[in-house]
Amino acid sequence: MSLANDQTNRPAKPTDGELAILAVLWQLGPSTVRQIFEVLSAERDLGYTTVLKMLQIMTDKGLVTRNETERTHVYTERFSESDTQSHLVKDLADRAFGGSAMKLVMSALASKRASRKELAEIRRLLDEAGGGK
Amino acid sequence: MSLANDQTNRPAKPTDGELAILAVLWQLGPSTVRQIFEVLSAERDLGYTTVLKMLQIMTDKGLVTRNETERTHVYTERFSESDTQSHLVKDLADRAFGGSAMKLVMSALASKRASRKELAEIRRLLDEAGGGK
DNA sequence: AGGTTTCAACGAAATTATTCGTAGCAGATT
DNA sequence: AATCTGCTACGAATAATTTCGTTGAAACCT
Repeated sequence: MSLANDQTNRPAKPTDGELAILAVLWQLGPSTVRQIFEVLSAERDLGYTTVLKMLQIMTDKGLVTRNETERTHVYTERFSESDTQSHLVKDLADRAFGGSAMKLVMSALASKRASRKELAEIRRLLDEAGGGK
Repeated sequence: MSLANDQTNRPAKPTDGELAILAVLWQLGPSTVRQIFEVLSAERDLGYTTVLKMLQIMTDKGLVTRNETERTHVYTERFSESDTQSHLVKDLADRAFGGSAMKLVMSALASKRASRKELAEIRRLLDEAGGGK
Protein backbone atom coordinates (compact mmCIF):
# COMPACT_ATOMS: atom_id res chain seq x y z
CA MET A 1 0.00 0.00 0.00
CA SER A 2 1.06 3.55 -0.65
CA LEU A 3 1.87 5.71 2.31
CA ALA A 4 1.40 9.06 0.66
CA ASN A 5 -2.13 10.36 0.29
CA ASP A 6 -3.52 8.28 3.11
CA GLN A 7 -4.31 11.22 5.43
CA THR A 8 -7.01 9.90 7.64
CA ASN A 9 -5.61 11.90 10.55
CA ARG A 10 -5.14 15.59 10.96
CA PRO A 11 -1.86 16.57 9.38
CA ALA A 12 0.86 18.47 11.19
CA LYS A 13 0.47 22.16 11.87
CA PRO A 14 0.40 24.08 8.58
CA THR A 15 3.54 26.02 7.75
CA ASP A 16 3.40 29.80 7.39
CA GLY A 17 2.99 29.53 3.65
CA GLU A 18 0.27 26.95 3.98
CA LEU A 19 -1.58 29.04 6.52
CA ALA A 20 -1.53 32.00 4.16
CA ILE A 21 -3.30 29.84 1.59
CA LEU A 22 -5.79 28.51 4.11
CA ALA A 23 -6.61 32.07 5.11
CA VAL A 24 -7.51 32.84 1.52
CA LEU A 25 -9.71 29.76 1.33
CA TRP A 26 -11.49 30.96 4.46
CA GLN A 27 -12.15 34.25 2.70
CA LEU A 28 -13.16 33.00 -0.70
CA GLY A 29 -14.41 29.50 -0.06
CA PRO A 30 -13.44 26.77 -2.56
CA SER A 31 -11.06 28.37 -5.03
CA THR A 32 -8.83 27.78 -8.00
CA VAL A 33 -5.10 28.27 -8.00
CA ARG A 34 -5.53 31.46 -9.94
CA GLN A 35 -7.99 32.96 -7.48
CA ILE A 36 -5.67 32.23 -4.58
CA PHE A 37 -2.71 33.51 -6.54
CA GLU A 38 -4.48 36.80 -7.24
CA VAL A 39 -5.07 37.44 -3.56
CA LEU A 40 -1.61 36.43 -2.37
CA SER A 41 0.34 38.11 -5.13
CA ALA A 42 -1.37 41.38 -4.27
CA GLU A 43 0.38 41.30 -0.91
CA ARG A 44 3.71 39.84 -1.80
CA ASP A 45 5.75 38.85 -4.76
CA LEU A 46 5.39 35.21 -5.73
CA GLY A 47 4.79 33.13 -8.83
CA TYR A 48 1.72 31.28 -9.99
CA THR A 49 3.43 27.92 -9.98
CA THR A 50 4.60 28.49 -6.43
CA VAL A 51 1.00 28.62 -5.29
CA LEU A 52 0.13 25.64 -7.48
CA LYS A 53 2.96 23.60 -6.01
CA MET A 54 2.00 24.46 -2.47
CA LEU A 55 -1.57 23.41 -3.09
CA GLN A 56 -0.35 20.12 -4.52
CA ILE A 57 1.73 19.57 -1.40
CA MET A 58 -1.18 20.54 0.82
CA THR A 59 -3.33 18.05 -1.03
CA ASP A 60 -0.77 15.33 -0.36
CA LYS A 61 -0.61 16.28 3.29
CA GLY A 62 -4.37 16.29 3.55
CA LEU A 63 -4.75 19.97 4.38
CA VAL A 64 -7.03 20.56 1.40
CA THR A 65 -9.05 18.47 -1.01
CA ARG A 66 -9.06 18.89 -4.76
CA ASN A 67 -11.99 18.63 -7.12
CA GLU A 68 -10.67 17.53 -10.50
CA THR A 69 -13.91 17.15 -12.40
CA GLU A 70 -13.18 20.31 -14.34
CA ARG A 71 -9.91 20.92 -16.02
CA THR A 72 -9.30 23.80 -13.65
CA HIS A 73 -9.12 22.19 -10.27
CA VAL A 74 -10.93 23.61 -7.27
CA TYR A 75 -9.38 23.40 -3.85
CA THR A 76 -11.28 23.24 -0.56
CA GLU A 77 -10.03 23.34 3.02
CA ARG A 78 -10.22 19.95 4.65
CA PHE A 79 -10.71 21.27 8.19
CA SER A 80 -12.92 24.16 9.19
CA GLU A 81 -11.55 27.58 9.93
CA SER A 82 -12.44 27.41 13.61
CA ASP A 83 -11.09 23.90 13.95
CA THR A 84 -7.75 24.89 12.48
CA GLN A 85 -7.68 28.05 14.55
CA SER A 86 -8.27 26.07 17.73
CA HIS A 87 -5.40 23.79 16.94
CA LEU A 88 -3.10 26.70 16.27
CA VAL A 89 -4.08 28.36 19.52
CA LYS A 90 -3.53 25.15 21.42
CA ASP A 91 -0.17 24.69 19.74
CA LEU A 92 0.94 28.19 20.69
CA ALA A 93 -0.33 27.71 24.23
CA ASP A 94 1.70 24.53 24.51
CA ARG A 95 4.86 25.98 23.08
CA ALA A 96 4.88 29.48 24.56
CA PHE A 97 2.54 29.47 27.57
CA GLY A 98 3.41 26.26 29.36
CA GLY A 99 0.25 24.64 28.02
CA SER A 100 -2.09 27.23 29.49
CA ALA A 101 -4.55 28.64 26.98
CA MET A 102 -5.77 30.96 29.68
CA LYS A 103 -2.37 32.54 30.09
CA LEU A 104 -2.44 33.06 26.36
CA VAL A 105 -5.83 34.74 26.65
CA MET A 106 -4.58 36.99 29.37
CA SER A 107 -1.58 37.96 27.31
CA ALA A 108 -3.82 38.87 24.41
CA LEU A 109 -6.21 40.85 26.58
CA ALA A 110 -3.40 42.69 28.32
CA SER A 111 -2.21 44.37 25.16
CA LYS A 112 -5.24 44.54 22.93
CA ARG A 113 -8.25 46.75 22.60
CA ALA A 114 -11.64 45.16 22.11
CA SER A 115 -14.82 46.52 20.66
CA ARG A 116 -17.97 46.71 22.81
CA LYS A 117 -19.49 43.81 20.92
CA GLU A 118 -16.38 41.70 21.32
CA LEU A 119 -16.25 42.44 25.04
CA ALA A 120 -19.86 41.37 25.40
CA GLU A 121 -19.13 38.15 23.56
CA ILE A 122 -16.14 37.45 25.74
CA ARG A 123 -18.19 38.02 28.88
CA ARG A 124 -20.78 35.61 27.61
CA LEU A 125 -18.17 32.92 26.99
CA LEU A 126 -16.72 33.66 30.38
CA ASP A 127 -20.10 33.18 32.05
CA GLU A 128 -20.52 29.86 30.29
CA ALA A 129 -17.11 28.73 31.39
CA GLY A 130 -17.74 29.86 34.95
CA GLY A 131 -21.16 28.29 35.10
CA GLY A 132 -19.77 24.79 34.89
CA LYS A 133 -17.97 25.09 38.25
CA MET B 1 31.40 46.99 9.09
CA SER B 2 30.15 43.52 9.86
CA LEU B 3 26.50 42.81 9.36
CA ALA B 4 26.25 39.82 11.67
CA ASN B 5 25.88 40.48 15.37
CA ASP B 6 24.47 43.97 14.96
CA GLN B 7 20.98 43.19 16.28
CA THR B 8 19.70 46.46 17.52
CA ASN B 9 16.17 45.53 16.47
CA ARG B 10 13.93 42.70 17.53
CA PRO B 11 14.79 39.65 15.47
CA ALA B 12 12.26 37.69 13.49
CA LYS B 13 9.85 35.36 15.23
CA PRO B 14 11.77 32.53 16.89
CA THR B 15 11.57 29.16 15.20
CA ASP B 16 9.99 26.21 16.99
CA GLY B 17 13.37 24.99 18.17
CA GLU B 18 14.36 28.41 19.35
CA LEU B 19 11.11 28.86 21.22
CA ALA B 20 11.68 25.57 23.02
CA ILE B 21 14.98 26.95 24.27
CA LEU B 22 13.46 30.28 25.25
CA ALA B 23 10.82 28.43 27.24
CA VAL B 24 13.56 26.72 29.23
CA LEU B 25 15.24 30.05 29.88
CA TRP B 26 11.92 31.38 31.16
CA GLN B 27 11.82 28.45 33.57
CA LEU B 28 15.40 28.43 34.77
CA GLY B 29 16.59 31.94 34.18
CA PRO B 30 20.11 32.44 32.81
CA SER B 31 21.46 29.00 32.03
CA THR B 32 24.34 27.05 30.57
CA VAL B 33 24.08 24.86 27.52
CA ARG B 34 24.19 21.80 29.73
CA GLN B 35 21.30 22.95 31.90
CA ILE B 36 19.15 23.63 28.89
CA PHE B 37 20.22 20.37 27.33
CA GLU B 38 19.17 18.46 30.44
CA VAL B 39 15.66 19.86 30.33
CA LEU B 40 15.14 19.44 26.60
CA SER B 41 16.70 15.99 26.30
CA ALA B 42 14.31 14.74 28.97
CA GLU B 43 11.43 15.40 26.59
CA ARG B 44 12.93 14.50 23.28
CA ASP B 45 15.99 12.93 21.80
CA LEU B 46 18.65 15.45 20.84
CA GLY B 47 22.37 15.96 21.24
CA TYR B 48 24.27 18.38 23.40
CA THR B 49 25.97 20.06 20.46
CA THR B 50 22.61 20.61 18.84
CA VAL B 51 21.57 22.79 21.74
CA LEU B 52 24.95 24.51 21.73
CA LYS B 53 24.69 25.29 18.04
CA MET B 54 21.20 26.65 18.38
CA LEU B 55 22.26 28.93 21.20
CA GLN B 56 25.14 30.18 19.07
CA ILE B 57 22.71 30.93 16.27
CA MET B 58 20.29 32.59 18.66
CA THR B 59 23.13 34.74 19.92
CA ASP B 60 23.91 35.82 16.36
CA LYS B 61 20.25 36.61 15.76
CA GLY B 62 20.05 38.56 18.96
CA LEU B 63 17.49 36.34 20.66
CA VAL B 64 19.77 35.72 23.62
CA THR B 65 22.91 37.23 25.07
CA ARG B 66 25.95 35.29 26.20
CA ASN B 67 28.12 35.89 29.21
CA GLU B 68 31.61 34.59 28.44
CA THR B 69 33.43 35.66 31.58
CA GLU B 70 33.52 32.05 32.76
CA ARG B 71 34.69 29.22 30.58
CA THR B 72 31.18 27.81 30.70
CA HIS B 73 29.07 30.43 29.01
CA VAL B 74 25.78 31.56 30.45
CA TYR B 75 22.90 32.45 28.17
CA THR B 76 20.14 34.92 28.93
CA GLU B 77 16.97 35.78 27.02
CA ARG B 78 17.24 39.14 25.34
CA PHE B 79 13.50 39.92 25.45
CA SER B 80 11.19 39.25 28.35
CA GLU B 81 8.84 36.30 28.42
CA SER B 82 5.73 38.47 28.24
CA ASP B 83 7.17 40.61 25.48
CA THR B 84 7.96 37.58 23.35
CA GLN B 85 4.59 36.04 24.13
CA SER B 86 2.80 39.21 23.06
CA HIS B 87 4.61 39.17 19.78
CA LEU B 88 3.76 35.55 19.17
CA VAL B 89 0.12 36.18 19.94
CA LYS B 90 0.06 39.15 17.61
CA ASP B 91 1.74 37.11 14.91
CA LEU B 92 -0.81 34.33 15.20
CA ALA B 93 -3.65 36.82 15.25
CA ASP B 94 -2.32 38.36 12.06
CA ARG B 95 -1.80 35.09 10.28
CA ALA B 96 -4.81 33.09 11.40
CA PHE B 97 -7.42 35.52 12.70
CA GLY B 98 -7.40 38.28 10.13
CA GLY B 99 -5.46 40.48 12.51
CA SER B 100 -8.00 40.32 15.31
CA ALA B 101 -6.50 39.37 18.67
CA MET B 102 -10.03 39.36 20.07
CA LYS B 103 -11.13 36.66 17.68
CA LEU B 104 -8.15 34.71 18.87
CA VAL B 105 -9.23 35.21 22.46
CA MET B 106 -12.71 34.05 21.68
CA SER B 107 -11.38 30.96 19.97
CA ALA B 108 -9.30 30.11 23.00
CA LEU B 109 -12.17 30.71 25.41
CA ALA B 110 -14.57 28.69 23.32
CA SER B 111 -12.64 25.49 23.73
CA LYS B 112 -10.77 25.86 26.98
CA ARG B 113 -11.53 25.45 30.63
CA ALA B 114 -10.28 28.06 33.03
CA SER B 115 -9.65 27.94 36.75
CA ARG B 116 -11.62 30.22 39.08
CA LYS B 117 -8.56 32.37 39.63
CA GLU B 118 -7.92 32.67 35.91
CA LEU B 119 -11.52 33.62 35.25
CA ALA B 120 -11.31 36.33 37.89
CA GLU B 121 -8.16 37.68 36.31
CA ILE B 122 -9.74 37.69 32.89
CA ARG B 123 -12.78 39.57 34.21
CA ARG B 124 -10.49 42.14 35.75
CA LEU B 125 -8.68 42.68 32.45
CA LEU B 126 -12.01 42.83 30.75
CA ASP B 127 -13.23 45.52 33.12
CA GLU B 128 -10.12 47.55 32.48
CA ALA B 129 -10.55 47.25 28.75
CA GLY B 130 -14.23 48.13 29.01
CA GLY B 131 -13.63 51.04 31.35
CA GLY B 132 -11.86 53.05 28.69
CA LYS B 133 -15.04 53.38 26.64
C1' DA C 1 53.15 15.29 34.03
C1' DG C 2 49.73 12.40 31.82
C1' DG C 3 45.11 11.08 31.22
C1' DT C 4 40.20 12.19 31.53
C1' DT C 5 36.27 15.13 31.36
C1' DT C 6 33.90 19.28 29.90
C1' DC C 7 33.45 22.79 27.07
C1' DA C 8 33.03 26.05 22.67
C1' DA C 9 33.80 26.43 17.80
C1' DC C 10 33.27 24.95 13.37
C1' DG C 11 31.84 22.65 9.33
C1' DA C 12 28.87 20.04 7.18
C1' DA C 13 25.13 16.70 6.57
C1' DA C 14 20.22 15.98 6.81
C1' DT C 15 15.72 17.70 6.80
C1' DT C 16 12.04 20.76 5.83
C1' DA C 17 10.07 24.64 3.40
C1' DT C 18 9.82 27.77 -0.41
C1' DT C 19 10.37 29.05 -5.01
C1' DC C 20 9.93 28.65 -9.83
C1' DG C 21 11.34 27.03 -14.72
C1' DT C 22 10.07 23.85 -18.13
C1' DA C 23 7.22 20.59 -20.42
C1' DG C 24 3.11 18.88 -22.08
C1' DC C 25 -1.76 18.83 -22.54
C1' DA C 26 -6.47 20.84 -23.53
C1' DG C 27 -9.37 24.22 -25.14
C1' DA C 28 -10.06 28.55 -27.62
C1' DT C 29 -8.79 31.58 -31.54
C1' DT C 30 -7.36 32.65 -35.90
C1' DA D 1 -4.40 23.03 -38.78
C1' DA D 2 -1.47 26.12 -36.66
C1' DT D 3 -1.12 29.17 -32.94
C1' DC D 4 -2.06 31.04 -28.58
C1' DT D 5 -3.57 30.79 -23.80
C1' DG D 6 -4.25 28.75 -19.39
C1' DC D 7 -3.72 24.87 -16.83
C1' DT D 8 -1.35 20.76 -14.21
C1' DA D 9 2.64 17.99 -13.32
C1' DC D 10 7.25 17.47 -12.40
C1' DG D 11 11.86 18.23 -11.17
C1' DA D 12 15.02 20.81 -9.27
C1' DA D 13 17.26 24.93 -7.18
C1' DT D 14 17.39 27.69 -3.16
C1' DA D 15 16.75 28.84 1.49
C1' DA D 16 15.90 27.99 6.23
C1' DT D 17 16.14 24.92 10.04
C1' DT D 18 17.77 21.16 12.68
C1' DT D 19 21.11 17.93 13.62
C1' DC D 20 25.55 16.32 15.16
C1' DG D 21 30.61 14.69 14.52
C1' DT D 22 35.13 16.28 15.11
C1' DT D 23 38.61 19.21 16.88
C1' DG D 24 41.25 21.63 20.17
C1' DA D 25 41.53 24.06 24.39
C1' DA D 26 40.71 24.46 29.47
C1' DA D 27 39.94 22.48 33.85
C1' DC D 28 40.24 18.55 36.66
C1' DC D 29 42.23 14.36 38.63
C1' DT D 30 45.43 11.17 39.67
